[in-house]
Amino acid sequence: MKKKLLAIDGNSILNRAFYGVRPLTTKDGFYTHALYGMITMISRQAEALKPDYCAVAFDLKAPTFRHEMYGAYKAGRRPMPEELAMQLPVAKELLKALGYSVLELAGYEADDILGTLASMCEEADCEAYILTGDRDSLQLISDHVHILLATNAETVDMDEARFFEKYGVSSKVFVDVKALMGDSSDNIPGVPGIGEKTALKLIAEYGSLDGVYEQLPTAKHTPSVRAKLEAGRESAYLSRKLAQIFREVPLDVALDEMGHGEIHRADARRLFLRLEFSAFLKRFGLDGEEPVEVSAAAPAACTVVMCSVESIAEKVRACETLALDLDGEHLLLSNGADLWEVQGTCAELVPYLVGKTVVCYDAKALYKAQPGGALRKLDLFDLMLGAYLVNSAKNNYELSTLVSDYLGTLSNPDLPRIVYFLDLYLKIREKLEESQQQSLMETLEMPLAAVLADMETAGFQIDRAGIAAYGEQLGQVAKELESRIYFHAGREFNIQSPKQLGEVLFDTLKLPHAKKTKTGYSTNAEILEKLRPYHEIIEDILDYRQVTKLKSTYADGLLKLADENGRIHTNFKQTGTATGRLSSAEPNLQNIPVRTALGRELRRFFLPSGEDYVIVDADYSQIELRLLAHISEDTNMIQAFRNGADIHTSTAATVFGVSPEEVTPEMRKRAKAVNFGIMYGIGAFSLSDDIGVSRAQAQEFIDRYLEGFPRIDAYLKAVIREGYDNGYVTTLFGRRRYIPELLGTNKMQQKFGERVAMNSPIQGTAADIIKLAMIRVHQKLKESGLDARLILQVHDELLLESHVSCAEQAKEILREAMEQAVSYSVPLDVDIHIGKTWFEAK
DNA sequence: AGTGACCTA
DNA sequence: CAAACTAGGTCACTT
Repeated sequence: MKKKLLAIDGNSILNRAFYGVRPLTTKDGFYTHALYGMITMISRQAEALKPDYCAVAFDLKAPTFRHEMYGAYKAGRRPMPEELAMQLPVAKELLKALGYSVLELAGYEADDILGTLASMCEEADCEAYILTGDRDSLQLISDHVHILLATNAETVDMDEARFFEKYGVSSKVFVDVKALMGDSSDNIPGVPGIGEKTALKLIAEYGSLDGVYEQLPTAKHTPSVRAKLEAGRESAYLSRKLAQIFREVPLDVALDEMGHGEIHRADARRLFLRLEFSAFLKRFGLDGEEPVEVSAAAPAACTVVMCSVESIAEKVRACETLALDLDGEHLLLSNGADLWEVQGTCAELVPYLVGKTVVCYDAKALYKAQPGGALRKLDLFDLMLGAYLVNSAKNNYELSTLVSDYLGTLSNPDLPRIVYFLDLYLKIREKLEESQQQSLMETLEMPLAAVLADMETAGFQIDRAGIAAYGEQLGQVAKELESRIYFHAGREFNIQSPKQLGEVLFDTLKLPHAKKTKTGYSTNAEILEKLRPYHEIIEDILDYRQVTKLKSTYADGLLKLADENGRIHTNFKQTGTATGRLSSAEPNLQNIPVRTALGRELRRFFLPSGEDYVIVDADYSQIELRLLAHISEDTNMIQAFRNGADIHTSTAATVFGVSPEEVTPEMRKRAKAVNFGIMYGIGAFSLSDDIGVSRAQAQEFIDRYLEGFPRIDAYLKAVIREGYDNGYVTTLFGRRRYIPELLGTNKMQQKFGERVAMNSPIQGTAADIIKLAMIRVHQKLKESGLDARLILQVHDELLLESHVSCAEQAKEILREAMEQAVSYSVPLDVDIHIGKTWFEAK
């Protein structure tokens, strides 16, 4: 039996898997679908083939000899999406763990390595099977060499016979075909105007590229083909050189030294666990009890040396970039080679670090842990925030996640985390530069971290007794509603259980059942609202829901989180959303009720810090719609905002073709719904639901809106196009959001991706603007020395608490900072109110 | 841990 | 047929 080699084109297979398998991530947001698809494909072939030798070849980023030959080689190729790039280093680890030799060499492409392996097999009388999704490799086919061509549907074993059947020429002259037709994906020119059909025909007839040109004078071509061939002669020969796989790559391994597909159990298990591939754990028989070994490569500096500030001054002075971390009480500093535990305070250390880049993790936490503000003199680079700008769609920016994402290895929990900082910094900074987001990092996110630290530390005063009494009242009301509901139902049950409630409403009381949800009847407010006329119980249930929500989430919930002075310190998450907005947690102060009168009462208990203080509340008026007008350059809408018109009335006038005076309240209401819908990537269905008209009617409104605002229509189409072309969209500040849903082929996911593409630049730009305003307000208040401070941000709204004596000055600083944060084609109007409570200031 | 419900911009 | 307009967080119930 001849020996068999299975050689894989790593980039090609990974790429194919990435686009072929629906996006898949681990719980912490690491993309895994390319890896999943790759392992599936490879193990299927390996099981069928039982190869003796296993190897995988990868391209490196470095330019190859082909770039030297032809500057435009592979020019214009889209960069690898971030979601795929992060999987690449893991793919190599994974394949090594599965017993593959990983081959890569600067200056050569994976194809050349595969060609070299093919030649080695021919000499050794061994069978080569090359698994790839790339047709370029077909030129390697021979007696000894099979190409396993992975297509979307299946993987076909292309031997000489199959090849001839498909193309009508021998595989040996496939490069000659390429020379004529070119290759748009590699930017190989070929002969302009000659496509695959003509190229195959010509090579079939004349045997080779040389044949075509030798016989050109006498051949009977159509005049146009002859002209193209004559003009493209040089290009054709260059193209052949580019397409020709180089088969003598100086690999320093022999066939015998290749991997044999033996599973390195501990490594494979560790990786499958990390990737949450439980099915593979089983398939490879790794689901036993073996412990996971943490085999993180030891970073250069991992021995902690105790020292004084003075003793390291010299070494510190020599560095431009250092890592800084607080580990409990320990102050850690590293230059990459040494790791010091500094005996002293942060304030003592800071003077030595001024002017340097100081890499840290979670700057906001550092600021909060170091009152006094010494750290604010430093030029900090927060890895968490950097990683967020690189990819805002992850749901976890823990250091261990960054280590596995960017360094391709597991972090060792026994080492202080600072040992990873400088390696991560290099990777993350590079990606920020690539995506041109350094300025966002330096001028927006890093300064904002300091602002947020102060806001969180300040907190928001609440009236604990007031809230307790309010909660008490709600409890009483809930009790009354509860007994009425039991009476109507004829029995006691758990009203808060959607399951039991559904049974009572639809089985016991036989209300018209709009059946829904996978677990039973739907009982949400929308459904109950429709059932209102059928039974008294419905109103009681709706009231009960409202009252218990207010009590448990807000009254009781807030009291639990107040500090000993009755102040509430929310946690602003700076990496909490994919669009660039902040989120707020423990407690969430961005969703304090306002819509209903009863809920709004809660805001009476949100107070300034003392008797002589007030709340100043400022909110941007229609900021997202204004940004839509500005970004799309729609003159009609821009003019409406410039004139200070009521935008919904003005929109209604345009959409319904009447003058603003003729707009009825109903028309305004509908236009308002469309205005909101447009920014979310509207659908006729949801709109019809929203304003209570037929679907056809809703579609009619949308069509008329887009006709009335043609630039908005054009913008929305363009931003979707951009999303598909780049895989991401950006805000006016350059903040990027990747939309992997656009890369797949699932229609529903694509539609979702399109809506995201329409909304993210607008929502994200608004987020950028208010962040900038916050930094300026913070700065100005500090400079002015006023007794006033920022305490809350709610997406388009900023709250200050201010001493009553300087409230008007603080108000003007706030207004100026918010309105003048940027200068766009529409004014950014801000409404400001002052009051003794949040309720009164709104 | 996941689901349903409901609060915000 | 199913789903259906963006971005979040928290609570209670269920598995």
